Amino acid sequence: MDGMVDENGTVDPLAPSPPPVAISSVGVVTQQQLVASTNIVHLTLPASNNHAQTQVQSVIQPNQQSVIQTAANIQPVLGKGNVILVSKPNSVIQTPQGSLHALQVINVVETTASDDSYSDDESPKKRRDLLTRRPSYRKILNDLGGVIPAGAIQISSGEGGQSIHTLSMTNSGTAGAAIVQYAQGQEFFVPVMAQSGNITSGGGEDQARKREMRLLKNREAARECRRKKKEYIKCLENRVAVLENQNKALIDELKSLKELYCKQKTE
DNA sequence: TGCTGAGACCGTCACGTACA
DNA sequence: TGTACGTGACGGTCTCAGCA
Repeated sequence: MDGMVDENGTVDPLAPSPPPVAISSVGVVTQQQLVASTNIVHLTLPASNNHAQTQVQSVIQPNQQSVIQTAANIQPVLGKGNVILVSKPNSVIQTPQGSLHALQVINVVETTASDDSYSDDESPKKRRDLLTRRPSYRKILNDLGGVIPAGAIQISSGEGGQSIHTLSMTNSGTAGAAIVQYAQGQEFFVPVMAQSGNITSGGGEDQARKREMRLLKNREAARECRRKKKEYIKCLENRVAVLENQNKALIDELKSLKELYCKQKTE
């Protein structure tokens, strides 16, 4: 599953695919490393590079997706919604004196879906659309073709087929509903069609069956919705932690630079 | 050991939205 | 316009820690 990768290496399933990173076209970057098809980008500027090219203009930009802007305007290259984590001892801030030669960007983190700093033209509706949608229960049923053969079924639901759930029918082939069981122990009912393909005819019974189906689907939907919500909250919490660390690092750096400045001033 | 409050989880309902 | 879906709200149940 592609998407946001936080500092712990966990993936944000809510984030959409990262924009293409065309770093090689940027003059200031002479070395690039894309890590394992995720959107972790490792950039290292050579020590001999002229530091003036990457002079940071502003670190925290309100209403800007990228927290770091450079004179070379890296932001559009990295794409909207990036948070760049910078690890010590390499500096975010380059001093005019050039005391800090290398800028090392450890992580480029996609935060699009969990980003609460959207521009005004992005409605909550669009935000919701950015949430990755698991195939609906209906689609799962359709994919199963309405007829579920006895025995185990494997459904690839992960990115690139990474996670494969094994399903096993506990009473398939019998009349009525079959219980499909996830390998992890979750289970749900799948209504089995009558041989004619219709569920049953008959007014009240049909209504009741429809209602049952609706409740079943809604139950699944609610479960899925809660799962997404939990992931979303987790991503937000991760992001808070990342930004707090970043803030702390910047404060420390500012402090040291101030000290350096005062020291030079007194000499 | 029984009671209780908090938190997590779940099912259901209602409502808004997208889509055919 | 009907239908399906996603999600907030609400109430019920269960678990667990703290306490008398």
